[in-house]
Amino acid sequence: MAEQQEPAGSLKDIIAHAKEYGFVFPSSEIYDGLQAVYDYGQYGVELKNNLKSVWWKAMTMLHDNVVGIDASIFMHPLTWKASGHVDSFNDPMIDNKDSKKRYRADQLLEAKAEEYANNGHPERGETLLNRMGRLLDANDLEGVRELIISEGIVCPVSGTDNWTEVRQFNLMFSTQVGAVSDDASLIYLRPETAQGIFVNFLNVQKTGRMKVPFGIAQIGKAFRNEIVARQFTFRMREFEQMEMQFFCRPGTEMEWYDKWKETRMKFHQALGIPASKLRFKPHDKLAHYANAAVDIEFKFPFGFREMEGIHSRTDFDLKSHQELSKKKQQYFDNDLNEDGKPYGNYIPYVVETSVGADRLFLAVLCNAYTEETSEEGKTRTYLKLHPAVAPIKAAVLPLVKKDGLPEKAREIQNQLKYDFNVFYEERDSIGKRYTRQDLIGTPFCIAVDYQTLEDNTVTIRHRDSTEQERIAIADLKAKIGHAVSLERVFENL
RNA sequence: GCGAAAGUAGCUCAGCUGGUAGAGCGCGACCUUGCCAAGGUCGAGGUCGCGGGUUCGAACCCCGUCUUUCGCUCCA
Repeated sequence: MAEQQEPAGSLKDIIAHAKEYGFVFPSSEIYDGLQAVYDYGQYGVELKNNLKSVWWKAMTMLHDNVVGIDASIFMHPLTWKASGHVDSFNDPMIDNKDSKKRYRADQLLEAKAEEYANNGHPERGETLLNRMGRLLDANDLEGVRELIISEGIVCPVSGTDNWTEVRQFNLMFSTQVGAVSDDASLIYLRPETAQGIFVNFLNVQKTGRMKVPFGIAQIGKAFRNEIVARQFTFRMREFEQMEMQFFCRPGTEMEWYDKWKETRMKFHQALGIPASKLRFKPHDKLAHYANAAVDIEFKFPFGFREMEGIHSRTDFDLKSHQELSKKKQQYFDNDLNEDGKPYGNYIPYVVETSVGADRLFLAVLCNAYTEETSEEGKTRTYLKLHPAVAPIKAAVLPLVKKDGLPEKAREIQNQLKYDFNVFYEERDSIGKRYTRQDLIGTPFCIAVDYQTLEDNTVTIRHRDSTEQERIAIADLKAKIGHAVSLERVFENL
């Protein structure tokens, strides 16, 4: 048993901690839960809101040329035709019954076609791809299966052609708009927030008198039918994205791509994530719209995984919307080029930064989760959260529940509550109360003792060091305010 | 979807080869308590995931089912 024990700070510990202390609950738990959906609890929502707020302000307040919007989750169905989601994300899947491996049926056939081409029969490969294309367009999944079998395609692992039927995995959720189902039209829940930005590109550009280069930021929910959803809140069917699309002059996109790469990496470090737990991971295989793409990965307990993606999306999206909507998506650039003439009309290129709010939350939580064992062998668990994102900024604790200390503590709470999320507690021993605050990552505990009644000073205890210092009540607001300020975070950007 | 494991108190878990449920922590009340999960007394809380079956008797055995976790396949 002992050698099987998970190390401290494993995902299991973090999931248990998140649930136990009100950060993340499984969705619909009283009905035995719903896979890959989670709810944020009373402290989780504070932490998540703080993270979103830091991101939003880092984007909009620190950059003159970035503004925000809040687009709807419902969008015109053609949006997803334009973005490529309708065509590219209906994957036909097939399983091999012997090896239990799953493949994309189209990829198996494409591999076969490539094999023909490599063996000097490119025309046979072409024919195969055309047949596959017709079958997929007709949604003839049984035909696709027959094609795989007639081509003699076998599983590379088992070497057999003992295939299951081909099944369609639609990664977008759909629903109907319109109360009467007969008239209702099919509509999708957006699989990414980006398209809400693209379709508003000209609205924002014109009404905000924005000049390229400029960016539009947005935070919002998105929905994907993941084939499997695992690793806690890392893969969720309903999740929240924080995206910024930066519109720039064609040919300058790589400069901006590099700049945003660095800016975004610094952001995560400014939140207290050490550089050793972060890395860039360039994509070897680019998506249909990108000419460069890199992930910022965080070292989760289950390994380095994507937290944020930075993509150079070219003019793919705007061009595609222009084609389908028949509305020009051009920008007239008055700036003068090397020849002294205006750059004129063009469809801007786009650099996207897209971070999962839930993934950032999980990364920050994993990074903050700390177990320390003292010399006496006692284990102390606490969340080493950056004070700016901690759910509770300070707890006000009377040393004992008598002799006027609670009343004095309430006074202090009332002085602070308009500026900070403060917590008051008078039950149990002071040590127990300190510990409870450590477990939710409260950076400061203010203890009201008998000396407070004499000279209006309190002790303020620091979460990470557990050290205390005595300061005047009048200085609390400034002291805490400085520690939790965004300015301290942004200084590092 | 496949494979494996699991589901018993709020949490973590025990419960032997079947004899109708337990601990620690937590929670509530009271007493004690001057700084890092303090002590005492009392108390609340479970149709053992759900449905069948075998049996005199099922938390335990069998079948089904649901949910969760881990691995694999996909991932903008």
